Amino acid sequence: MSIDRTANLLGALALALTDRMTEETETRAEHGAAAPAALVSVGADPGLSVGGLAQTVGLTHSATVRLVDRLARDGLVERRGGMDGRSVGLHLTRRGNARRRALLKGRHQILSEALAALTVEDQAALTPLIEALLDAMTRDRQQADHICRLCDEDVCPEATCPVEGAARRVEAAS
Amino acid sequence: MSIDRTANLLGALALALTDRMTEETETRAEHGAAAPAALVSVGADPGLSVGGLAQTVGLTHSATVRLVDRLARDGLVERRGGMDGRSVGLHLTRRGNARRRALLKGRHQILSEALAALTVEDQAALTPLIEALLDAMTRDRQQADHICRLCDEDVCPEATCPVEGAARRVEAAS
DNA sequence: GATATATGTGTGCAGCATGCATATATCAAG
DNA sequence: CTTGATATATGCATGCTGCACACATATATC
Repeated sequence: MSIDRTANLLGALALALTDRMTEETETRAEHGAAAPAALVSVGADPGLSVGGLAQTVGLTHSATVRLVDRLARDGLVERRGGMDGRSVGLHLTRRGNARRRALLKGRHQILSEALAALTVEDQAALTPLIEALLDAMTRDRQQADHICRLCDEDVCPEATCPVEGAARRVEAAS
Repeated sequence: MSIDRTANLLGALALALTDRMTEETETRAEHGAAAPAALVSVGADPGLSVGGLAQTVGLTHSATVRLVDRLARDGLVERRGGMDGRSVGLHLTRRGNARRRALLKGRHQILSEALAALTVEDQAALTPLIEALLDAMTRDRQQADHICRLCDEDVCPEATCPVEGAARRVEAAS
């Protein structure tokens, strides 16, 4: 049981799961690879700025502006006034929220179906292992937001999120 | 410990790992999102046809032709004669093979670093869980090749691969 | 053996998302 | 009020992709 083999299997699993999630969410959101993350993130944090969104979705600022343009033209996102006179506050429309819910539901179903292959005991055993891996992968706040850009906070509250915990730990140390 | 939360965490972990692998492998391969998979798959199965490659990387045939064009222009891949007069046999050049090795090494390092957060016992406990998840996700041969498109067979031999095993089981049943 | 169909590969064209460089507006500090 | 920083937006070019189609070769039917 070499650790190298386990590493490779972990990579294959991550790839396979991400493939399925990507297919689901991108076809639903309809505006490119970053659109699902944009809908989820704006929904989770209404009033988010374009620059903030750019960081969490991992695009250039200009690319994010165009992304917001497309989502706005599609009636999913609105630009309202931000804190500043210069910054913009992004909000989901009613349609945008519905889209977001459908998107998260599809993602969740894929993940649940995959997990159903395990017994309840194995699922319980897996959980802390995933938590430890996520905790170790989180180096700062920005990365935390990026990792959680597709997360459903209704199902996985911030209070117990290992990524959020790691981010707070780092922030407190500075 | 709700299963819903575990599902969400699994999704976040898969996304985070895939993000890192993608960044590593795409910057190294240099010719778009599917290029790393093309290098790995052609290297693992020399003489692969363009159509076969298209299936494992998940692109249209025409898109795969352009991808092979780019890789060939870059001196990484060669088109030789295939089994047919019509089909083409793809092979890696010496440079292509070096690129492939570097790519797999980078991917492996990322995964190993992530796994290093777990104790050896936890790594051993994780392995069969990943195997079970991968086994259950594999529905047919084509999907198996797609899932394993970035795998390093030196480290994870076919004989013990859960994806390969599931694919063979399905094939035998037909 | 000749014709029709299927299979494999390659090309013209257009669409779409992205990044870089740059422009404009607003805020903060001297 | 001027300088520099921050936030957003735009012009332009590039790159990857899919669709529709063309061409070559293999296979089947009569």
